[in-house]
Amino acid sequence: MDWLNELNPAQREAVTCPDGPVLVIAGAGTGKTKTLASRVAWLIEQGTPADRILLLTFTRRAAAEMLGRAARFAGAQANKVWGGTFHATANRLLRLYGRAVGLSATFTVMDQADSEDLMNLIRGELGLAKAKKRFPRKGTLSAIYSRMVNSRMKLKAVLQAAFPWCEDDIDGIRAIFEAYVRRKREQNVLDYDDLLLHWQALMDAPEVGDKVAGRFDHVLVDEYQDTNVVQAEILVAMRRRNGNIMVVGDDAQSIYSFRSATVRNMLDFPRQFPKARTITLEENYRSVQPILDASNAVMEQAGERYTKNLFTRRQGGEKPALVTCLDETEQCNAVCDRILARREEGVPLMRQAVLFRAGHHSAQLEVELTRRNIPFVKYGGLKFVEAAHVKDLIAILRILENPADQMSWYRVLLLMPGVGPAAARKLMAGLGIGGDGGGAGNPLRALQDAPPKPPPAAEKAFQVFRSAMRNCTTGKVPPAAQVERIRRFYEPIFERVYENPKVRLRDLDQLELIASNYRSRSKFITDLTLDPPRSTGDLAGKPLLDDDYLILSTIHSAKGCEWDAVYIIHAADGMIPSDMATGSAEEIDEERRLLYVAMTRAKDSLGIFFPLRYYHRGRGLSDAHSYAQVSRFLADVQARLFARSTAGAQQDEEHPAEDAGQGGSRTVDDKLRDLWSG
DNA sequence: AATATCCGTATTTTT
DNA sequence: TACGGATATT
Repeated sequence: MDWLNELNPAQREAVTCPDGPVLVIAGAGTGKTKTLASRVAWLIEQGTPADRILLLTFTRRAAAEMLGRAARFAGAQANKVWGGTFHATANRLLRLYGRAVGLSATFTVMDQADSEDLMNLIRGELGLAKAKKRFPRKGTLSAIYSRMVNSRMKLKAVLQAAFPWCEDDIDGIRAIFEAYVRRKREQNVLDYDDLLLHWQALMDAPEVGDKVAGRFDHVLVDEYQDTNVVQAEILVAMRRRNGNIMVVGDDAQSIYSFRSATVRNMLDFPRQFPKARTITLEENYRSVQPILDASNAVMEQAGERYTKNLFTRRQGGEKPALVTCLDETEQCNAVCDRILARREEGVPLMRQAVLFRAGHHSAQLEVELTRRNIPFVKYGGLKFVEAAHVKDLIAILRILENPADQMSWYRVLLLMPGVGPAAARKLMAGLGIGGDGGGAGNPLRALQDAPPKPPPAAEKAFQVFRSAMRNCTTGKVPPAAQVERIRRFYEPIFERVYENPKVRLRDLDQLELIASNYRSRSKFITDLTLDPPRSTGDLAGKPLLDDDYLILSTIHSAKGCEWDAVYIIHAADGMIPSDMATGSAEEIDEERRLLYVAMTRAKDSLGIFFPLRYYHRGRGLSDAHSYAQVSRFLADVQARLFARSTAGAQQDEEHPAEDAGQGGSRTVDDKLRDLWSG
């Protein structure tokens, strides 16, 4: 096992430590992936059967990467390890054992948007949308619900703490949640939160709980700082037979509190698993010292101080650049110029990444990259499966899978010409879907044998729909063929409903292509909701992937990744930290960690950019703009730890970046100030 | 009852 | 800017 020799002492201790609970505190770039992968390999070499190891990661990609590495050390059997996200693992276990908690094995999973739609439907039905005073929107309702579930707080407390403006509506909200849960059960549908809750319930089920816990000899958890209370409880239940659990995390990189993740899980780990051993990895192998210095300096100002300062043996390297740009256009130019310059120096585009706070922050840059013929792949932001036309098609597949799925029926029926909410409801009643009393018969059978009468305008579409559904259910039809048959019904409709059908048509081709990799429809649609393709690259065919391309990513999606050169754009106050998240000290600290995560992705070179001038939704001619200041997290450290420069015209010297208010804690009012126009 | 049009407003991050 | 909601039209 010579691969053990490639580990430093702390890493080796983690990899080879004996049975029992272990907490590994692993700072950014300290070889966490390597350590976890080696641990898996070690366990296998020590005789643990691979399928008795459970590796919980934040994304499927992370699991795949670790198991790939482990396979290099321990051989192909590493691929038998149970690896994946909490949600995907829950799904897998519930398909096997769900009956013990009242689930039929054919349940379908709905994503965030679906659950918002269901909330909205109920909201309308209860007449809350029409009330005189405004009532929380579907997104808010879903956020409240999810927060309540994942933090295990009472509705009242959640409203008080995070949604004070909704407190008056507590009765209505309660009514909606009540109906929401009932509907999901009736329809045999689970939302993301349900996956966790049912896993947890499974662990309490007599006998089955023991069986599930006993199925694994070792549990390993990555990104532990971004797990929530429910997940922590699941882990405790999973380890009731033995305490073999290793969790790895970094409290300085906790950036998912909006999903109810809490660093408390890390802090409380020793209490939940008594006699836990703690190992800290502090040597950074990723970044050159000046980048670490700047990153550490950003973290040092945190309200709550964390445990470690990273160090590296990587000598040399240049100070990170802080580039003040005249406006967003100049920012795009400056970033593109540097990217191309790096590439000339021999750093391929694939080893360079542009990071930003919010998905839309890269919009203008994408245009410029396209103009300059720089290929790129974007992670995070709007996903393929969120596009309306893709959802339509998936909804039809869902109906085939789970005919009780009312939301999917509703969505599909609304597509037909002449069918609105009222007609859709009537048709569903005719098919015996939803309502109270659940689905008595099989709506798919009813659709063929005793179809209800649609409005005249919808008759043709309805006929085509019926035959499409029939074609998908008679005999064994592979998923890709089902997609193809559904398209015959869907495409004519689609061309009527959507503006630019040509572009969208390609997405349907993609969907069919993805489907061709599956033999089971159930697995196909579940994967689409639990592990959706997260980048344009996941979808692009092989030819494009052979090429060199630049990475664009939200900071959240960049977690766990590293690149030779990293460019952070829109590092202005109001973007990082986001204006949406400056309410409390905790929120601001999380934004700070976000910047820290972004900075520590860089190995050799780091550039931070911010535009001085933001134009207000200029109608092209109008020149209304306001001035921004550099992120408050950088205001105090920029002079010392960054190499500063400007891009764009020089006329703005009178607004130098160091106006940014000492202490870096000025309010929003200070940030964007209209000076003049024209 | 469905669809077209207009207006105001919220506006992130993801399983 | 895009989306949701309300109002006007078919």
